[in-house]
Amino acid sequence: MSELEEEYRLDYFEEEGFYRKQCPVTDAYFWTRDPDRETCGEPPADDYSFIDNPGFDEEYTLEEMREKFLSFFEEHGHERIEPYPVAANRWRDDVLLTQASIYDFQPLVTSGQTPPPANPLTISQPCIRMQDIDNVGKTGRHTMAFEMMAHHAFNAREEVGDEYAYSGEVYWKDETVELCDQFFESMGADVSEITYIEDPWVGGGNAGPAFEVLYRGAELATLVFMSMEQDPEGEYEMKDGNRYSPMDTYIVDTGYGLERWAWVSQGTATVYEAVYPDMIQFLKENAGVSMTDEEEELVHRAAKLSGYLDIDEVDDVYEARVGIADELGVDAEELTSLLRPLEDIYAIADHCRTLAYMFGDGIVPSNVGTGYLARMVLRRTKRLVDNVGVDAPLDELVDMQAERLDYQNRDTIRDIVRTEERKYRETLERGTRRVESLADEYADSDESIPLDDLVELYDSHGIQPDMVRDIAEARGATVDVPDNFYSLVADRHEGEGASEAAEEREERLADLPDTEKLYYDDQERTEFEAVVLDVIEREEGFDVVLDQTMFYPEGGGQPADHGTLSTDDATVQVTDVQIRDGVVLHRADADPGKGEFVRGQLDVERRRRLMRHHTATHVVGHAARRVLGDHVRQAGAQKGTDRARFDITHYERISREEVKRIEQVANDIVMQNLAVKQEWPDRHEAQEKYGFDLYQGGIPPGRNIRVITVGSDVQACGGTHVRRTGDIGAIKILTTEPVQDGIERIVFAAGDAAISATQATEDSLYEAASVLDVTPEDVPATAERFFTEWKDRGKTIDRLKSELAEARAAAETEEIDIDGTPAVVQRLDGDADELRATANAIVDEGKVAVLGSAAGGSAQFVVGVPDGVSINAGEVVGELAGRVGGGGGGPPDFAQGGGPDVDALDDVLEETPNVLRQVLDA
RNA sequence: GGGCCCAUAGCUCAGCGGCAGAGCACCUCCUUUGCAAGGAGGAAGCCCUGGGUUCAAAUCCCAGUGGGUCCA
Repeated sequence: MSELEEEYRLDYFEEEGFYRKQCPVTDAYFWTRDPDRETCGEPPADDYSFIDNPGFDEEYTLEEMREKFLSFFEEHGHERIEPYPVAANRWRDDVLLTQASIYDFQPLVTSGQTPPPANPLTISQPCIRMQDIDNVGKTGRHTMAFEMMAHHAFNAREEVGDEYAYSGEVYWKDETVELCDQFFESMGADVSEITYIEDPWVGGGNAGPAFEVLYRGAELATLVFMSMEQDPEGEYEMKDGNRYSPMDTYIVDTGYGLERWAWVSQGTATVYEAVYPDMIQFLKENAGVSMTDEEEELVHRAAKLSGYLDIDEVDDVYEARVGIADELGVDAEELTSLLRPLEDIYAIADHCRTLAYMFGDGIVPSNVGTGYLARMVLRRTKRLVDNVGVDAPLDELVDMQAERLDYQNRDTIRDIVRTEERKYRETLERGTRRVESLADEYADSDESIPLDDLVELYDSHGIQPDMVRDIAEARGATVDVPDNFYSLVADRHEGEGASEAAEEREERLADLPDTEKLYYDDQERTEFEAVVLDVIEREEGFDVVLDQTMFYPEGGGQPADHGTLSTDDATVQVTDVQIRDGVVLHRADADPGKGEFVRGQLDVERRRRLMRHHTATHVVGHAARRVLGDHVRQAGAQKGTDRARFDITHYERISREEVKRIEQVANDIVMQNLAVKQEWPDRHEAQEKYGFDLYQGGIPPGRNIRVITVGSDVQACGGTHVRRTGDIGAIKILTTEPVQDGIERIVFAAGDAAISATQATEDSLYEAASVLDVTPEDVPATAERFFTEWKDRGKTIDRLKSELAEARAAAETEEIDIDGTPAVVQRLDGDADELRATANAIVDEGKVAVLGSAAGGSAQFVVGVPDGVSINAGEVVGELAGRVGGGGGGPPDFAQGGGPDVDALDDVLEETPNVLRQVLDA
C-alpha cells in the first residue's frame, strides 16, 4: 500500500521492540509495542476510551498543559518561540489565517532562504480553521480556534554545504518519534497503548512520510517528515496523484493539539468542557439552561456515545443521534431538545475565543480577506447568542476570552465588537423591513416568494433564507428554500475573476550580476559613476544595466528615480527604473553604448520630494496609531512627488477631529527633528525586539533586514529616507477616504508639496469669498444664508408662477367652442412649469387648454382636459407634436410634448381647433 | 480583488419616462384624557453629484461620491 514503506522502518522501533501491523478495519499500517494489538487505534477501529477515564497522571487546564509541553521540549534541547499572529496574511500572501505551526516558517524558512528563529524550536501556535465551523459544538471534538503545540527541526543535506540559511542535520525521524514517546511517558501515559499509524502527508507542494499518533482512541499528534517537493519526474507518487522527489532541505513538522491533550487528561464528555469550563458555566447560567440530575446524566451519556462514533460532518450528527437515542432508550426529539442549547453554548465559547484571537492580533472587520472571515464569525456568534437566549453583550463575551488570552488591546477589541454588532443590527433591521414588505406583497396571493428574490435578499442584502422564512410565515406568506440554495448563489458569481497573464522570464538578465545598490550607502548623494554592462532594446527606449547605481528602482510604494546618464559624448534621460532578480534596469531614451563609462545624475528635486514623502509616510503611520489605536496597520502605500497615499486598517470612518489630531502628532514629530536611522540587524533579533509590527509593508527575505527607525517608530523598509524628521518640513493631510470596509486611505503632502496643497485649498476659499464678496471667515455663514435664500426664492417663484397662471387664465382670452365644450388655444412663451400651471388654471374653469411655447429653443405643447370631456389629451399632443417634428404623450386628462420645428408653432396652433374636433369625433 | 443592491420630506420607504407621493415624526385647531389615541388643516424636497439620451429624466445610459451585501 505504502510506497514509502522503507521510510517508516525506524531504528527506534527496532530497538524498542515495536511491531508493524495492518489494521483490519481501516487497512492502515501502524506500529505498536503491544504484540496482541490488532486495530490501529483510530475510530471507527477503536473507541474513545479516555472519557470518564483520563489518560494521564493528572488533569490539566489548557495553560498547564501548554506549559508542560513547552518546558518538556525546552529540557530536551529546544528553544521556546513566542507564537505568531493568527493572521497569517501578515507574512505570506497565499493564505489568510494561521492553520498550523509550520505556517509560521513558510515560505522563507522552509525553502531555506531565511534561517529559523531557533533550531530546533518548540512553540504553541494559536490557529483558526474555518473549515470546521459547522461542526463546532455539535461533534464534541471540533473547535475553530485551537493551539497547535509543536517542535520543529530544520535540516539540510550535508552535501549541499551552506547553500541554504541552515546546514546539516539537527535530528530526524528516530529522534522525533522518541521525543513523542518520551513526552507521553512524562505525562504518565501507558506507552503500550500508543499506536503510530503510517499516513503519508501531502500539502502545499510538499510531501513526506508522516505518523498519526493515537492514544485511547484520540489522535493526539501528527509527526510529519517534510522532505519532498512536487516534481513531474519524481520517483514517488503520493495520494494526491502527483509525483514528488526529495528536497535539499528536510524538516520535522509536528503538531500536538493542545485542546485534545487537555481533554484526554480531564476525560470530560466533550472537548469544550475541558477547554472552556468557566465560560460554559457562565453561559448556561445566563441563558437559564438548567437540567435535572437525570437530564444531566442523560446528556453526559449521549455525549460519551457520540464520541465513540466516527462523525466528521454535521449531517452525520443527526443521523447518529437517532441511534444514540435508541441505545439510551429515549426519544430522539427529546434528546435533541436537551442538546441543542448546549451545542449553541459550546459554539459560542469557541467562537468568542476565535474572535478574541482575530481582533487581538489586529484583524479589522471588513468586506474582504481576514476581515470578512472575522465578520462572518461575529455574525454567526451573535445569531447563536440570540438563539440560545444569552443576555450579555457580545463585547463582554469576547472580552472574557481576550482577558484569558492576555491581550493588551482589550478596549479596542471591545470597541470593534460593539461597532460590528451595531452594523449587523442595522443590516438586520433593514433586512427585516425589506422582507416584511415583500411578504405583505405575496401574503394575499397563492404564490410563494420567488426564488430570485430569496437569492437577491441573501446576496445583496445579507439576509439568510431562514430569516426570510420566519418573517414571511409570520405574515402569512410562503417561502420555499431549495436544498441547493447556496449553490444558486454561487451560480450568480460564476464567471467572476479575470485570468492573469503569465509573467515572462527574461533569460538575458539571468547572466548579468546583481547591480550594486549605492542608494543605501548615502541617501543624500545624487551623482555616481558606473560601467554599462548591457543595453537591452525595448519597444520604447532602452533598458540600461550598470555595474552599480544610485537610481532607486520602483518598489515598496516608492516610485523610481529619474535623471540622466552621461558619457563624454552624449547624455541619455532615465525615465523609469525597475529591479528584476537583483538587476536594476534603467529605462533610457537612447543607447549610451555597452561598455561605456557613464556618470549618473539623479533628478535631485524629484528624489528629495520622494524621500520626504516616504519618511513622512512612516511619521503619519505612527501618528495614526497613536491617535486611532494599535490595531492600525499599513494596508498599502504609494508615495509621489506632490502627494502620498497611505492605507490603514481601521474599523470606522476617520473623523475630522481625528484627522486634525493625526496631523498635529505628525507635525510634532517633524518639529522634534528626530534622527532617521538605517540599520541592517539580524531579522530574528529585530523581530524579537520590535515584534511583528515591524513588517508593515510585507516581509523581506534574508538573514538581515533593513530597518528604519523614526523616533519610536521602527519598520522594515527598503525605501530612501531623509536624515532627520525636520527635513520633511511639514505634513498636511489632504483627504481621507474609505478604500474598502475596514481600510481608510489617508492622502497627505509633505514639504513644499504640503505648502502648495494648502495654498490650493486656500485659493478655493478666497475665490469663494470673493464671489460672495465677504471675508473668508464669513464664507460658511454666507453660503448657508445664500443657500437658504436661494431655496426661498425658488418657492416664491413657484408661487408667483401659479398666481401668474391663474391671472392669465382669468384674463380675456380667445375662447373657441369644440362641440359645446369651451377651449382655449394660446401661444405663451414660458417654460414647462408655467405652461402646466396655466393649463391647470384653465382646466379648473372647465375649459380645454392647449398651450404652445417656443421658449428654450424648441416648440412645446401642454394640453389639459377637464373631467367629463371626451378628448384624449395624449392623442392631441401626439398629433400637434408630430407636426413640429417631435413627439409627446401623457395621461388622457393632461399631456405634454414638443418638437424642434419652432417656426411651425404658430401654424400648428392655428390648426389646433380642427385637431381637437377630429380627436373628439374619433 | 470581483459580483450584486441601494441613494426621493427629519425617519422608513413607494413612484421607474409625462403635474413629487405615503406612513411615522413635526406645527395649528378640534375631540378625547389609560399606553403606538381620534378628526381637520399645515409646513417640510438642489429626487446624492456631474455628464449623456429625449420634445420631456427623480425615472433610461455613463462616470463619480456615499452606504450595504455576497464570494475568493
